[in-house]
Amino acid sequence: MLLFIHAPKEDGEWAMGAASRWWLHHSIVAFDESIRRLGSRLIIRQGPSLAMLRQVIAETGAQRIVWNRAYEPRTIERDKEIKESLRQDGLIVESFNSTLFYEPWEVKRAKGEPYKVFTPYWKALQSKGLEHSILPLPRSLTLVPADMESLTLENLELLPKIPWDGGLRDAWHPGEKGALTMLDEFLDSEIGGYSAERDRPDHAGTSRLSPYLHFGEIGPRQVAWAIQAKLGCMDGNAGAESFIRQLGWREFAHHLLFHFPHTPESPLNESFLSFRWNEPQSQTLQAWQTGKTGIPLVDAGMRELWHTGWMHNRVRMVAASFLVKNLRIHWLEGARWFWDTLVDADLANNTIGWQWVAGCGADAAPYFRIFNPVLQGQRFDPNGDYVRRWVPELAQLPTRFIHQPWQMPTADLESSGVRLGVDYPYPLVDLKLSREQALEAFKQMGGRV
DNA sequence: TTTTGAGTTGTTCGA
DNA sequence: GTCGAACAACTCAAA
Repeated sequence: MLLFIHAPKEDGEWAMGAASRWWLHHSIVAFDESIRRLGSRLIIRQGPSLAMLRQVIAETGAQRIVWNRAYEPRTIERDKEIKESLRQDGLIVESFNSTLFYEPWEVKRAKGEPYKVFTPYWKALQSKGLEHSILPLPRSLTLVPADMESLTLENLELLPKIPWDGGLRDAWHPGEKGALTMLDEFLDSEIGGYSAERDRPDHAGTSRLSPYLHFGEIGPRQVAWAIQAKLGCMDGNAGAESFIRQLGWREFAHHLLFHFPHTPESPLNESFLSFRWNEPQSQTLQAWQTGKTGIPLVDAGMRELWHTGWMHNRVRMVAASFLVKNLRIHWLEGARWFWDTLVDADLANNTIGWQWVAGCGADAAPYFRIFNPVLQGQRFDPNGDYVRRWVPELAQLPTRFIHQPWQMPTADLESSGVRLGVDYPYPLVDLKLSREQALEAFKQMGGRV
């Protein structure tokens, strides 16, 4: 019998954000449908996990409880307690790894210590092998008695009360079927060009599998298996290798979160505890969140996020860098906003990403590595298609100015239908000046602590 | 223990 | 337009 227990209170500070809850709802719908096709149905309960489990165990006389592991610090703690308690009750309790190539504790250095640098980690993992096999679907599932109680999905109130989710509905089909379709489409596209194409927000060069991976609707081993099946072998295909490497980063993020469970809130590199962030002005933060910073690429990304629950990876870096370096607002503010708005919000990935951009992760980017959103736009959205799509008020600008409208003569701007400060904001900060100030602030931090 | 080489994703400046 | 150097110093990992 398959059971879903909704226990958001147990997730504490990092309880699912609104976009993730939307995904979860539809994911459960899809899951239940596939279970029903196998002659069963999903039982849904709400409340403290252990108590709810015991209730269902009492109702069914279940003797063996199994689940796939999740790796957020609080989840690990909770599941450990549940496992011990149920074992004391005399039950057989087992958990499995379904979401990673290897457990976070299985990849380690000679002395048993965790890795803090990706490349050696990835080499070590690869030398263990990415072999994998895919088990077939079960032919059938145990019938659930007709009178067995279950909440409806609506009872969980996962969907937004105000219908802001139209953009999400257009962009995504949560569930295993959606995942497999997405994977097929990705593999049918030219994966050989992935390493360059993945940087182009104006193209559809990425897999878009992140939310499916997060919710366990597809797993990295399954993806690796499919790639191998498609290509015959993985070696020698630069695009495929580069893509698998991204799965490696996901894996590494889980490794780090497991070994350094304080990092969702606190910098791994402790010198950053003394960094002087700007006090976030709600107006400034809001301009960033709503895509009104006056920097086209940043705004395009933030609007794509708001509209679809997802943002292209390259643009995530640029938008995050702008918040953390140019506005010098604490990366946690950004992490929390992404947490609420991303359908692929994942504590491990979100943490490693924001700490990398802020430069406070273990393998810190040099402090002087500050993205210039104009250059990044010209390089990775050379025709401005991405900006025009998400910032339509700039659509008529000539390509030369699409990433820097403030450089355009006022008269020309107006003939493109843009009055700066009216139709589209002036830049929130001067890019050059704020860059220099950030460099200065990072320099001041260095050496102390 | 000491040493050595390396570390996702950049930008700017000057030749 | 292109190219290489400078931008700091530190920590990690492995030999």
